[in-house]
Amino acid sequence: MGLALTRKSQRVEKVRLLNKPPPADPRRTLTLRDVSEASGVSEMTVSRVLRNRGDVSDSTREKVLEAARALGYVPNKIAGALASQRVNLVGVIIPSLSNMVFPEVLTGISDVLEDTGLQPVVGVTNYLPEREETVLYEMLSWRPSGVILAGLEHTEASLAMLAQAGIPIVEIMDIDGTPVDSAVGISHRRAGRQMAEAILAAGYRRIAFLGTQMPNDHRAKKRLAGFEEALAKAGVTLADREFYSGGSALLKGREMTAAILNRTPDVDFLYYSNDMIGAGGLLYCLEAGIDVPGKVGLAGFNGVELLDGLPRKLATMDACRLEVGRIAAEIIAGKRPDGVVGGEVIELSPTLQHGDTIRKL
Amino acid sequence: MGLALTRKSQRVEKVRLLNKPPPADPRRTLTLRDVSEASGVSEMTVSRVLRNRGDVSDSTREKVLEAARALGYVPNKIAGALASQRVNLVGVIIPSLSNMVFPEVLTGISDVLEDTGLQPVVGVTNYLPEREETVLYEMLSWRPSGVILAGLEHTEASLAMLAQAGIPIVEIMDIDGTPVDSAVGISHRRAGRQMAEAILAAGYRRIAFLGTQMPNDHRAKKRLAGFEEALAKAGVTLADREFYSGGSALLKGREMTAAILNRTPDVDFLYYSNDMIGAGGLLYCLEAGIDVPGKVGLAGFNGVELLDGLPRKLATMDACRLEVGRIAAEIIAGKRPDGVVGGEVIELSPTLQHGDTIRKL
DNA sequence: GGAAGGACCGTTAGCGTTAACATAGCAAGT
DNA sequence: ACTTGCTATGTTAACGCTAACGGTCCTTCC
Repeated sequence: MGLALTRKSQRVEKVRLLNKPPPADPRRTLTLRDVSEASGVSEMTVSRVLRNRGDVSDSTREKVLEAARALGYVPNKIAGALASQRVNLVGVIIPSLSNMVFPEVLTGISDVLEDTGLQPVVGVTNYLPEREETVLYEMLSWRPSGVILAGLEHTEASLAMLAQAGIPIVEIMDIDGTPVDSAVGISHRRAGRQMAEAILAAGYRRIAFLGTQMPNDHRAKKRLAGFEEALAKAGVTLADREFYSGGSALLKGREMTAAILNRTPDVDFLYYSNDMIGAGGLLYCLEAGIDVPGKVGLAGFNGVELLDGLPRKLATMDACRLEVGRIAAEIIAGKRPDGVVGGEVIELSPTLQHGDTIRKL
Repeated sequence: MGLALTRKSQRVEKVRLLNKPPPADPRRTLTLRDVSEASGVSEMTVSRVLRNRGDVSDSTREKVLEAARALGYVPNKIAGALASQRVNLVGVIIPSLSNMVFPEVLTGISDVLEDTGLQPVVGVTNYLPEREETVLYEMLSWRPSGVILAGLEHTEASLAMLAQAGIPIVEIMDIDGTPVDSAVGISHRRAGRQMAEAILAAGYRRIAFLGTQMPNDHRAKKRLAGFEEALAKAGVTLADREFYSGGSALLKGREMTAAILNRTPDVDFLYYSNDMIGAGGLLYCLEAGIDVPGKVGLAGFNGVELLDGLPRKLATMDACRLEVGRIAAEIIAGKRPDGVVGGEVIELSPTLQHGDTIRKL
């Protein structure tokens, strides 16, 4: 994580010192042996009780649980994992947390994993492939039961690690390419095409694109590629384009929109690579008194919740975020209904929401 | 995680099956021994090379690194942690990821931890104390080097675990109470007071509050308490109040604002418990043609980036999120400049941003 | 020249838990 | 009575790594 946020000077007002000494625990950290001694049974039996595995009589079970509770024993999963060669962690690697798209995917993942005893561990790459490599290495060194990661584009080293890992791998959010193992997501290329077709069908012809300047946002790129492809098929080329990076997306949306409308006054449609800048553009147009969708049409991408609160419904296309998360988790957990083990590519189809910013014929 | 999102029916379009067999790794997972054999030195020496610890000649170092790379060896941190009794993980427990406030705190934390070899592991509680307890238990079972968690209110069991853990604990975002060990944050009570004073000073008297209906958002509660306290001192009581839960915050802001203005037409100020609903309220007022801040003033809380893109600057107060994260991480990493070990309470002071929605006298 | 010290590398003994097997006790079947 | 079989528990040996200590060889210094 290293978003380009200015570091405010440190505004420490008061530092209150408590007279607690550092919790200088008198007792070293507890082990199974402590519980075993406190309850008069073997360590193995304690282990069995705490994991609910194997036969233990009700009376000893009670004794053990009581002792464990009284001591405040917390099992050591490190030792447990080493001994059992099983780790209940699933690595999840995503590009960003500030995009809102990814927290939603996470929600889908945890929803499913919750009932499986598996636990997601999240890593963030900031759209940097080398960062992804590092995070992946770090994660694999904890020997997780599976890895879910965004996108199909990875460094050579990352690909090698994934191939070696010997655990289920699910690449999410994109299916335009070849996955290492399984993949779940939408075709961004197709999503771009679909949107272009809808726009053309509504009669717009002077179309501009506004998006992020991120060399590694492959999905946005694929959307744009699909979009231009469909335009080309109708003999249309982009009238203008504008990119940004960093800062408040809403504000950037305004600024870019102003820039385009100023530079290319005859544009009649603005296609944004995400809803946030689209929302900024929408606010700008409304304030500027521009007839939306009459004179200028607008569309974004993602279907974020925020849109519900805007003065007008922005046209968008959702990326099935929750569903992607759910399915990815099911694959890892071995819960896919079809019983397939790995090597699936699951393509979800996003729905186009016309909203109020594409004119109806 | 379990946000109340409706589960869309599964829209699986295509399932493509790859003819890759499940990566059936022929070789069992690699260990130090494999690298040791491949490079002709002892396991210990390999271990030393891979950790950059102890003296190793450049020639053997090269040999080992080469062998490790060729094999695609990834160290097993589980075994390493067990043997060394050191774990480079820091547990971070927060109520939500969809609040945007918390991702920013996370950014502050990772910024600092990045240079320390420590790694944050995030858990989400959805504002549920029992969920926090579970997450904490799970985390402690991995024996992290420290724990950062939001708020000062925890279940009995959680408090017991924290006290037992024998590692640095930092409670963040709030300092109105007694921490287990260290605490970093602002006083929400004071923040509420300050905002009330600013509002009163601007001459508003018929003041309403709009916030979340979350029994466990203690910080929002404290803000409201401080707010009402300051009002009371001036002989003013809340003219109205409205609570919500779930859904698009922006939309809820609109709806609640409409409800209040309808029910209590003479209100002259709306204090929102967060910027998102505040933004919704602002959009509503502007569309309704209400004179802001002349007839009705508005204020939110948090200072989110989004506000920069709104038609008018909403008055707010930032919670020093980045700074809170940074300092918390510094405490865990033992990097506090003042050299204090634990038991600190660090109060940051938020700045009031007047924006354009409180009238100037 | 011998002691002292450093650079380099190996050996041994765990770390705290669980898999796998062994054992004791007791009920039931023949 | 003697096996058979099950339940409830204990014993042993890893799991893969690192701390701690021990060597060996080579410099350096008086």
